[in-house]
Amino acid sequence: MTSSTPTRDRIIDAAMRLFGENGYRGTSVAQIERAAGLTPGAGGLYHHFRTKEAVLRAGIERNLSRLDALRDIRRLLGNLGDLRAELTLSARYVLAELDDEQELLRIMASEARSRPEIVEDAVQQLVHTTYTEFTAWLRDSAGVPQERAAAVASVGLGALFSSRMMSGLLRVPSVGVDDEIFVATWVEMMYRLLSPR
Amino acid sequence: MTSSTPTRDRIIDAAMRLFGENGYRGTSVAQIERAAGLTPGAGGLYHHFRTKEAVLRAGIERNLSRLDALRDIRRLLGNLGDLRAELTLSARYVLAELDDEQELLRIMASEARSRPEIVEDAVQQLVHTTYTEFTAWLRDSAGVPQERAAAVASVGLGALFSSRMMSGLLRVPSVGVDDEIFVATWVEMMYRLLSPR
Amino acid sequence: MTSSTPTRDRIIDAAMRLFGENGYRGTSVAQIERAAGLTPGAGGLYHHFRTKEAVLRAGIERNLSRLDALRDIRRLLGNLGDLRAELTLSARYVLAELDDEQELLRIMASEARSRPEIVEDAVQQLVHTTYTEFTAWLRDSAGVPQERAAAVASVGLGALFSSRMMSGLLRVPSVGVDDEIFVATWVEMMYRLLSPR
Amino acid sequence: MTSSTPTRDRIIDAAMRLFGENGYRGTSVAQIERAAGLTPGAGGLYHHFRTKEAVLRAGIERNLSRLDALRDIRRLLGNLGDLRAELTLSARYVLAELDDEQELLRIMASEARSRPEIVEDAVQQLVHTTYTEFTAWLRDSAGVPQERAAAVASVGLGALFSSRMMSGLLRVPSVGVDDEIFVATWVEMMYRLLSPR
DNA sequence: AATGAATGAGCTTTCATTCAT
DNA sequence: GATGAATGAAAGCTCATTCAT
Repeated sequence: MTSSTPTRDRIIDAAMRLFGENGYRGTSVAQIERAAGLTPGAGGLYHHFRTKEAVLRAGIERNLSRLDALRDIRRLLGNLGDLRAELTLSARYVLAELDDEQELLRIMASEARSRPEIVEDAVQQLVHTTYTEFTAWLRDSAGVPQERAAAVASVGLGALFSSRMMSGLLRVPSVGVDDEIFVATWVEMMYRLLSPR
Repeated sequence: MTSSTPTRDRIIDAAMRLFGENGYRGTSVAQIERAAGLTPGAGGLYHHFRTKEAVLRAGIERNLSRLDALRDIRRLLGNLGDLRAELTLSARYVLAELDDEQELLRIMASEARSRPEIVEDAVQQLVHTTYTEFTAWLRDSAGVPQERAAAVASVGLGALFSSRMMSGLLRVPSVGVDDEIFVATWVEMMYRLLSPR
Repeated sequence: MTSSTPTRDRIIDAAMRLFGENGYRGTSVAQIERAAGLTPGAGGLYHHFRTKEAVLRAGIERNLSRLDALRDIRRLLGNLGDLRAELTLSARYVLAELDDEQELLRIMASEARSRPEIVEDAVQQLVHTTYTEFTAWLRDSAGVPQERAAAVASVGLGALFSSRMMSGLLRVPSVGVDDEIFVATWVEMMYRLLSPR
Repeated sequence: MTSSTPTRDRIIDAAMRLFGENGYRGTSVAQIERAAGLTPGAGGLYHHFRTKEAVLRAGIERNLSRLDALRDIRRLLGNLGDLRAELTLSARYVLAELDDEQELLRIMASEARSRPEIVEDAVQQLVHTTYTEFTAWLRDSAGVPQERAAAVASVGLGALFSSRMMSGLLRVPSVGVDDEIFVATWVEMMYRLLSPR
């Protein structure tokens, strides 16, 4: 239950936006302070966080809780009985989740090598959880045997992740394919892969 | 035609390795000099490059030429007449290419936002070229209609890219699926998607 | 007549202890507040003192008054008629006084150069008074001619001061000589020096 | 064999003077740089020392080597055969040594509590060595039994140290006694203390 | 009387870059 | 071509002090 004051929140907001835009190292404490409405360079940030890194940690945590909340809601939505419809929903869910967390994704990618401890947990929750859940769904709802489910999840989710990583990390503006068509193609692909024969 | 001396090359080697490990900002000119066998902090690097950024530019360029050369060789390998075999080869090519360019991929991901001008070209060559070629192959060799080919390429290559971005950018140790099985699943998926009905 | 409230006193106590331990500059207002039971960094100290330096001044003053009171009591103790006994008593008095004021001594030593105005008075009272009194005693009770008394006091008290300055200022653990023996030697030395021939 | 360049030496000179005047904490790196002829705040100091503390360490070491050299010379001066003359010489030696090392003495006193590791060695050499040598001299040349020698050294050297600590540390301008007379009194005192009866 | 929050000024340290040798 | 030395600028962080509540 991390304490939450208006200024503290504004600092996290500003910091995460700037970290996403310019990277952690590329963002100075003074910049964060300015963006949070404090006097830049006066160290006002340090009344709310012990170090700059603590801001990053708090920001990642906050994003992850938001993600958790999101997932809880999604879990409520039950089965539709129709494989195509459920694949379409899954694809949209995952893409929406990634769109929400572009900022986090970018920060994770640029800081993964310099601050592994911090990022590890975030990756675990953002990536692994999605894989695990999708694998379980493949097994339980689509009747894919466990050993195959992992491989199918890896290929299937990989395609979805990739689409957002391209634009989010590498700034490749989508890859020229419309989202609707992309999802439709993905669903078709998964559907055929999961169908017998 | 940038001149190439042993020291200059050693500087690029050292710089690209360090940029990949610690990021551009996380690597000091002194570190590069030390790793290149020069006296750290003495500014020897500046006899070969005007700025630190010029080293990055030169490094990216060198990696891209290497990539070009690679692609030329690959183009020589003709058709096999068997769709499954050709899909398998394609997958392995793309993965190998990405494995070769992990360093570049990492640098591009962490610098894409702060240095878009430099990275743009690299992305174009590393990503777009692959997409374009694969789309053309889908159209010409697998008989996929142009409008569909782009979407299929996006999904198909996405899955491959994702597998390497996970480990390369996010440090997710593969996602637990063996490479052989991953490729086999991908081939199966593409094969079914490309087969009529 | 500086007003005295419980909090004010707690601040002085805490401050003098911390000043003695870490030096004036090495002690932050926040540390003093924390040690005094106030919220660190909230500036509660400033309801009792105008500046950090005012705390130091008040602390030194308070220690000096305590010293004055001590001396008044000591003055009541009259002559013993025996030179050796009186020398022994004198030595013990001076050493006890210095032991009481180790904190003050340390602060004075570390701040003497940066804050001469404040320290001057304290030194005057702690050192000069002792010298003056001892010189007077030498003259009046031990029959030493005035001009010689000053030199004898300087040598004699110097030895005593030194013993406490070593441990108090330089952290030399005594200099390996037991206090009892040290006093006995000092008394013997003074006795012989004061005896005719 | 610590490397020695003109700038490096100037930095140590400037730093030790400033440390002595304003204390370690009271001296900023920029001040040292300015006093050493470098641009203040440009960090030129860091081309010669890794940290500010390293400057202090180097400075203390340099002073101690100077002291060592001094002591070696003194050791050459043999016996005079006359106790009074030798006592006078000893007193003057010790006082001269302390006068030379006022700076070191001040730094040691103000930093003893905050950087004990660094100061310990210096104290050992400046204080203990003097005590040990004087004790040995008392035993060997003045014929004082070992157990008594330590106590006599403690009292005798204490008086000398005190005289310089007063002016050096507490800024008490001598204590009003002329140096000649002080030494004469000290010699008389030691002479009587060492004479039989 | 006490606190949460803020600020101006300062600190030590890092670093890309320049230049005389 | 390489080096030792220097520098301007900026970084992260600390701190004495103020003030509205």
